[in-house]
Amino acid sequence: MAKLVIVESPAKARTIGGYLGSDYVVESSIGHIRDLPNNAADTPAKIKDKPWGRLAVDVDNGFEPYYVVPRDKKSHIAKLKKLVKDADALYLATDEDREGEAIAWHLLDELKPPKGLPVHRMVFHEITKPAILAAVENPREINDDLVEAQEARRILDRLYGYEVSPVLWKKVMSGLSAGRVQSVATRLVVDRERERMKFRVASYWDLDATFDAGTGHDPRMFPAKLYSIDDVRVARGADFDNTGELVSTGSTGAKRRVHLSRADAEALASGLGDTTYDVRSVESKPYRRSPYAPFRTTTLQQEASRKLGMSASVTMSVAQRLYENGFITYMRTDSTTLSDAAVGAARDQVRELYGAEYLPDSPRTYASKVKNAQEAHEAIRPAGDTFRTPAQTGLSGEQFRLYELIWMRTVASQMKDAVGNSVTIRIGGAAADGRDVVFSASGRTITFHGFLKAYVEDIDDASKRRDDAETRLPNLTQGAAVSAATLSPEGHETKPPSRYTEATLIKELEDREIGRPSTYASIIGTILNRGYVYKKGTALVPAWLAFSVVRLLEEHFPRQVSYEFTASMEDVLDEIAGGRKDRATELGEFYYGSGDVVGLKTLVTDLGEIDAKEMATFPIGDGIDLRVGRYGPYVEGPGPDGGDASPVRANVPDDLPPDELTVAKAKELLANPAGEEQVVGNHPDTGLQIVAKNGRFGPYVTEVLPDDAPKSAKPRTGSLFKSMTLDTVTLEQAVKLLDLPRIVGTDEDGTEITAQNGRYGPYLKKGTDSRSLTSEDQIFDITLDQAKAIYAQPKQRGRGAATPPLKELGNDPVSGQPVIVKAGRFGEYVTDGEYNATLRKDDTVESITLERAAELLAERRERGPAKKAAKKGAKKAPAKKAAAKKTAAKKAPAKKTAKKA
DNA sequence: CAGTGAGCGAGCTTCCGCTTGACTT
Repeated sequence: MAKLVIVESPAKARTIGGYLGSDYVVESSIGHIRDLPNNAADTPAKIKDKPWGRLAVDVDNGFEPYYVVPRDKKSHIAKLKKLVKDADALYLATDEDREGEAIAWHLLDELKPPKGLPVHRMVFHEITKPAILAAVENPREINDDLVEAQEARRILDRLYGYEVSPVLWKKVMSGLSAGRVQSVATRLVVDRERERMKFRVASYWDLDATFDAGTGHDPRMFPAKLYSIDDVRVARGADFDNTGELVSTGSTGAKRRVHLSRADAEALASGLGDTTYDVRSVESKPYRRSPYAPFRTTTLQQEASRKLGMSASVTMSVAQRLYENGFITYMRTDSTTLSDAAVGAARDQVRELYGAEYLPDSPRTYASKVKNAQEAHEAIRPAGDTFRTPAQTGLSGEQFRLYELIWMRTVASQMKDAVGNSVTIRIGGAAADGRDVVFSASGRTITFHGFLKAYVEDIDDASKRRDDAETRLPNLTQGAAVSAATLSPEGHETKPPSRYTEATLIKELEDREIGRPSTYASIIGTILNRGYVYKKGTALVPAWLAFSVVRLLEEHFPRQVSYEFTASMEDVLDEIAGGRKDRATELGEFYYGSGDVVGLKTLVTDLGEIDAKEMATFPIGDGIDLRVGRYGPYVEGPGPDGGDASPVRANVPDDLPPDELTVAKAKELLANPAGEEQVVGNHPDTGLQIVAKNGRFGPYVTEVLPDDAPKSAKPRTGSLFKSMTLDTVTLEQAVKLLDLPRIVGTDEDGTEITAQNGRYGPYLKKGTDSRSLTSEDQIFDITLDQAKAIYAQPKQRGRGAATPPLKELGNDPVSGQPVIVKAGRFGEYVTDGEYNATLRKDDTVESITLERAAELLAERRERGPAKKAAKKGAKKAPAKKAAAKKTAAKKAPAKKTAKKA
């Protein structure tokens, strides 16, 4: 018998197992072990038909969640259950944060330890032997309120995601998604692009000078910039706003600026030819910089991006390998705290590598800057009580470089401040026209590098200087004479705000308390996968689709998509965790509303208010709109002759960033609306050019009518066969396609039979009687005799009837009818003649058994007969959601039992 | 965004946060 300890991570289990010895068995949960069902396939049949089944949250009954053990966790749970049976005590040692507390409760509820088995909650914040031993000695109970807070978080995210996403499916495009985190992330990227689109460049000029403070033999040159004219500051980039205007053009006061044009700057330069200069002021300030805090997830992702060019996801997977192999501590953390052992190890290395003069008298500590930090772990640092230098690890490649980064940052965090001086010198003189002109030079010298010797953070913004950048200025005193060696007018332009990169977006999200260390990298993945955002180099560019989605959310779900939403949710969760607020009440307010707050349910029910077309239309200017269509973005504007001619449309290339779609660019696109058409050749008979292009119904060929063709003339068109592509279609094929329908021949009674392609594929037509063909090639090949043979058969109703079964499985145990597998319009399905059930994701024709088929049919049967009656004109007769048959509200799944004690 | 005639099995997409392998080539 041993004591069973369950932590979250297998690597952690190994380490802790070593500390605890043979009286303990240490296992891991491998993250969450239960969750709301992910999709329909994982939703148990007994809740599927409930009105709230899709959510798996009983919104009518205290928002009770319905949890399942995901398929891939089942065997692991079985293993843990077995271990519990053999244990004489159970320690739930999951992380000490909201999610960890919930995992502990789920474990307890799912493993169902036998009565009498001592169960403890054990917590620690660092994986060091003393910390673990202390944790075992000081267990506590599960904090029910904290679990409630986690469930509130989980349920809110489910309601948000699974209620708002379907709105997007209906109004924008199928398969899209919305969520508390991803929608705000997308909005940030869109908002930044909007700023760039509004941005108007300002140009301004100044003078660059090189002064000499020395003599002819001993020049001491230094650079300076024009600062003021007659005591009025010269405008710089920061003095302009995004519209290109000076922020303040007041005639007096500190904000007054003079905006120099090129002519102004050149005139000024030529008026300074004979000027003598003297030093007006010298201002020296001490420079002091403290080391950066040790890495947490976001800062590691940022620096790995800047210094090593790694994406967030690459950084995390490299770090994961370092962690699993015992090189670093846990990499998903929001804490910058180092254990005492780590501080000691870092200080030892400082002394060894840099000497005692770089070591502060007492250890440095770093308070968390992250507001909602849960601090379940240490900072990311080299593992162990003594640090291995990168060379000692034997690592190579990305792992080596990332380890080195983490190691340097950790060591540097225990070093002394860098100190030095920053100096500003003002130099003045009189121009020929009598104006008083002042230049400014700034310098920085570092007298003691301290931590900068080990580690300097890189910068994103090119206009900023690295912390170790130095500019030396000569030692000057007020009144000293200097001469101008060079003087040149320089033009500058203001720059639009830069786009987010992965790293800067993650930083922004963290600053706004949105997302968690374990999700930052995947948030980026989500908005990329949905097509909301794409990468151009390292920049994240929003697609027009994102503009459409974000606008819909802003106008119809303003509260949910506000930047403050998560922060206020966190406040509420804190109240729930403190036992001061109630989960169901808060969720009720979110879902059903209260007072001034309109609930989510109301918002998603009143869909009529949402004008999908309006949401997808963005005016560009000059009467041109950008529209987000099902096939991508396109521009729509008045035709070349303007007026009331029908509008012209043109596709917008997928990789054209929204801020580059100017009116001029839109007009350019509209001038050539053909888009990506391919010239196939000229028709041998008509001489007209034939082009192939993509249309609403897929690729097709069409002929180009001459400009003088009458307005009523319509070009012939023809869809490409599935076997053809735009790039490879030949002239011969194109001609045949344009000549369709092909006349196959004439029936006995004199009716013409034609062959052509249609909405449902290839078919024959004789008067009003049509018959489907099995392949497109038959349109060209079929003979009159074959066609007659088809018409000799009775008309087949539906395709299914025409296709032979793919497999016969035997008789259904319920209906006794033979069960066969067929291929249908919606994919493969099984049928017993009366009921049809589509195969699920995991089923294949090869693998399906009679048992599985019977299961699917039984499920199908439960939902009642297909709406057979519906015939013509009954296109929409949605069987009224059998609302009457509400089985007496079943009590929510057994839960929380474990928590009462 | 080209305009082309039927009739007929729906079912699924999606959230955020915790964690690793198991898959394929």
